[in-house]
Amino acid sequence: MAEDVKSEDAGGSEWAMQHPRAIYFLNQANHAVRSRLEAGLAPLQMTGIQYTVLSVIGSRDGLSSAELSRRFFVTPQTMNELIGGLQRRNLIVRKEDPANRRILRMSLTAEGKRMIKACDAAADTVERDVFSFLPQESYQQFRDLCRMIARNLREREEASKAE
Amino acid sequence: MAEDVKSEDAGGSEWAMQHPRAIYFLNQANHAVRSRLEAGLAPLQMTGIQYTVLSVIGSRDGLSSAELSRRFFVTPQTMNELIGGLQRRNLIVRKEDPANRRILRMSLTAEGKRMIKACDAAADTVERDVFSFLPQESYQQFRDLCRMIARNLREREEASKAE
DNA sequence: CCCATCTCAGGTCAACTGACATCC
DNA sequence: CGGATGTCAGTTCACCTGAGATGG
Repeated sequence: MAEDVKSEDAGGSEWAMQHPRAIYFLNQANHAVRSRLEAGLAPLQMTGIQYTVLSVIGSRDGLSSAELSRRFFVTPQTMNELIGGLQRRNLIVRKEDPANRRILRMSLTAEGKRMIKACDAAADTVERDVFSFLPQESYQQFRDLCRMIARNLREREEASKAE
Repeated sequence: MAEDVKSEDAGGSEWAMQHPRAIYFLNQANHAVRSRLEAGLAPLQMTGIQYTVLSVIGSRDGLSSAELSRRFFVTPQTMNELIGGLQRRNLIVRKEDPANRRILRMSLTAEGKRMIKACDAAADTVERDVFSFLPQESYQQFRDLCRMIARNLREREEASKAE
């Protein structure tokens, strides 16, 4: 027996991973949850990413496409396509920044606001459906851990870019 | 004060969600982790999905494309394209099932086995890099929670399909 | 005939790179 | 001019639907 995975005793970090890796389960969990969210949004003709972007525009009015693309670590082109779709459906409007005509600042239309409310309701339903089998404490832990991991990696990303 | 989020005392489930939702952080975390894995696999000319599929074939020799597609909840066409790529690169071979010529069972080639080892090393590096800022205990918790969530949703999926 | 397996054709969506006009 | 912003064109990747061919 003595199934000692951590084995050695290297000075400070006695950190042992297991198999399958957390990366694997993380991806599985996200995929399962995501597909339920997409299913919940489909009747509204929205994808998860569209909802996320719409939501961010709603909470911080006046963002530009380039700013959004940096926030989500995608290229300006990618973000512009996404936003083009939202604009064509009259969920947002863009207008030139008075100080710089190249910058197109975005706001929600009335229809966009209605859409967000509908999406919020769908997403809340999925959140409850997906996590309510967990005790409240585990749910909190899980949410906090995801937040910490995302924040930690984002910080490192930014640090390495600014070097 | 009394910032009581859970507020009411409804009989069994006093389950309260918070904002931003766990779904959101889960996706952020997965995206950040995933992009690092993809970066680690890129020098080997492999994507995350290719690695996953190759890995499963390695651990359960003799699978068919259709079986794999069911296991990963994608259409047979999608899985076939993926597998076609692996085959063209001589990482796997397929041969007819003696009992049914339509079924093409897959095995790793020697080159495929070498590739898996290289990918494993890259993935282990990413796993350590990404999670080692967490205490060992939190890492275990996180991994377990992801596993539970994935398993729970998969079970429900299958249950609803079999009804 | 029916069903499962695999293939072929075509389409969508979200990402990318590259080239470029425009504005400060 | 240089840097940031937005656009146009073309590509890739992982998914999809639909329409076969073929074997048990």
